[in-house]
Amino acid sequence: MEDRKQAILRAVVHEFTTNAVPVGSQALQSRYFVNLSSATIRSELAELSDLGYLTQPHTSAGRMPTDSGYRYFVDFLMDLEPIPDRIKGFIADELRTAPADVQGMVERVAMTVAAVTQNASVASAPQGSMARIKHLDLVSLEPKEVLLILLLEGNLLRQQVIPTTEPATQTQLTRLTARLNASLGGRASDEARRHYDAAPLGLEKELLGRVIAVLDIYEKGSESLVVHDGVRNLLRHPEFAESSRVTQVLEVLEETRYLTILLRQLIGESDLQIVIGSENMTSQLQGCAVVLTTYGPSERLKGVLGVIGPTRMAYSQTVARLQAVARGASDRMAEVGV
Amino acid sequence: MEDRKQAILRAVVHEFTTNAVPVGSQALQSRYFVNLSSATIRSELAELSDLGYLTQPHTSAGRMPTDSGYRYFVDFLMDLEPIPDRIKGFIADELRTAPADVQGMVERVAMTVAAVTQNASVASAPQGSMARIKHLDLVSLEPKEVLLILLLEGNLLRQQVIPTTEPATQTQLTRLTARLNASLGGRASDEARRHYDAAPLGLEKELLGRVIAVLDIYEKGSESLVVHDGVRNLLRHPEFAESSRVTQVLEVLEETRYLTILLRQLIGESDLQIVIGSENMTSQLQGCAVVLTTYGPSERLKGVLGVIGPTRMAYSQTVARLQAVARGASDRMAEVGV
DNA sequence: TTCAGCACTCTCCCGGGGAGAGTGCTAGAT
DNA sequence: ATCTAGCACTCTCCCCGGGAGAGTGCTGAA
Repeated sequence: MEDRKQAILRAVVHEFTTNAVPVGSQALQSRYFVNLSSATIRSELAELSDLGYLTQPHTSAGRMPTDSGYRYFVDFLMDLEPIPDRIKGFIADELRTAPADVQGMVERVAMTVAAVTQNASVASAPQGSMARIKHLDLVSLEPKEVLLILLLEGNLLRQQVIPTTEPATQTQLTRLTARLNASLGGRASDEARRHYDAAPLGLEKELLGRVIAVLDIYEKGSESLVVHDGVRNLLRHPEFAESSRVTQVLEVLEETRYLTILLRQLIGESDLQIVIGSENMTSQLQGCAVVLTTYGPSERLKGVLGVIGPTRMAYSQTVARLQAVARGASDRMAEVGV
Repeated sequence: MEDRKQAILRAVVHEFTTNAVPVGSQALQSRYFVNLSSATIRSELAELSDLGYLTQPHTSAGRMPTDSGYRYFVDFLMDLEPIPDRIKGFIADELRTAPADVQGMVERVAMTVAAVTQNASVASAPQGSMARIKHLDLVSLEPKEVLLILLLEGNLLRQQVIPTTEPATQTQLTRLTARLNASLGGRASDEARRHYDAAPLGLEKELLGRVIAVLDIYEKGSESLVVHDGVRNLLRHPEFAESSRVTQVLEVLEETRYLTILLRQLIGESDLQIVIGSENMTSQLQGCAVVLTTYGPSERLKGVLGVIGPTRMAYSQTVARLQAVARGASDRMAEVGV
């Protein structure tokens, strides 16, 4: 595409994302292209419309980008907006004072993203592909009930109450704990599986089975923690003035199963993914754009962090700030060992 | 108040909560009081307006209840609506299949309340007034970093990463763990405090200080888990058609500090509290009613469960269903030991 | 290739008028 | 003393038409 057309497309996207009003040839001429006449701009606009990048709400209105227009913008025209110092400071403060547990950290991260992007945010807890057991603990609750506490790599804590077929005293459990820690500590689920196969029937095998089940859930991420925040920010945007639009987004956000589908999109993709309007799988997100990236304390422990807003979103700002929070959160999580 | 006036007030509340349209004398006559003329009903309505229980959006419109009108209704006229079997079944199913950890259970409870009341819900995790330590575990992460795992009464798990001034090996920690478990197991925070005062300077005192800090946070509930769900249900109600109303509610729900204030209202009150419109502390909840009750696995471990919706709410249905979920959740939590 | 000019289109806003719903009041019936 | 029928009145809601304003596409000249 010619440079001038690109410049005009960029200008339309910029104007429309800030003012939310279809932008006309005169506005472009006076604010961006003083050397061109509005008539020239008009004919360029008409061509951009033919190309499918722009559209008009009605024949005598200004232009606004189509989904493809936004797509072209983010693929070819966008450059990351520098982050103001106060925003940088805000992000640092929020992450520094975040609780040092997974749940608290993920919530804080989601809150921060929502605040700095002025949109809704989603975050899933970092998940390892293959979990290593760092420590294991067994506590007797009732004669025939044991609490299993699993500390995984990355200091993720998993717990589960296990009913056992035979009663077990705390002394027995303590002995078993020591033995299991010695054999499983630092090992991954395949090792636990080997021990399980080798173990004789009885309490130990029973408990090992549960350990494997917990690891499975962890690895498959089916029971993963997914939080959202900042829906109130969406309501400030005119596209959500009538509440039916909000309903649809809320359906996606409040239904964890939708969210996991949404977040799963990122798997195997590059570290930044932008899904615009009709590109979304779920019809509820028509008119919305989703920006996703990953974060986590280590290479092997990654969660997804994302922004949901109207397609008319300040993409360059959103991407820059989202990535800043993701980097900050990753560092912080590595530091406190969440 | 005379019986007939009460009956008319009840009828107005009933009509208005189902149709969301101001109710006129003819509608009441044809649907509730066939033996009375609409003129008679009109004069009764006028008197109820004088008493402050009813109001009209404009002079020639039907009547709708004021906040005091709803207050009179819930205090004197409301009787609990029986719960249909399918709803009962739904509640039972949701609770039966709920995850057996605090986080998951609280989220499931909130989800269930939102679903059966068709409004937004809030839930705080059950909190003990005085926490007893059931089990304690120390894991060495780095030479000078220890993970403290506290298992409290009711199988609440608290964890914290503690940087220590002096390095500690896992062997040392294991010994210390055994000693602390023996002395603190089954005891509450006052006992921990006694041990802390008596302990000589060093690792043990340092760790005991952290244990007390965790218990403090737990007892004061400042870092408590508060979740909400079902905001999408609110959007179905006509009073939330313009999204600014939703914004205000979302501000309350998404700001945990508001929520904790809201939930704290219940402390020291009866087991069911209904806050209607202007009775709300926070101005954001004008036009909204909040119904709160408590739930939890035991007498000493209680959380708050609530419904937030428009003042035009089916109170008798909401209260009945909320209490049903609270009872069910309490039983389930006691059963699985969450 | 660019630009000025022009006719055209469509939305938005405003005011008027009619339909409809519901009220308060009054005089008569029970 | 209480209830009821009738009636005039009020107010909203909705539809309609016209004028202002913004922006377009097209055309012919530079």
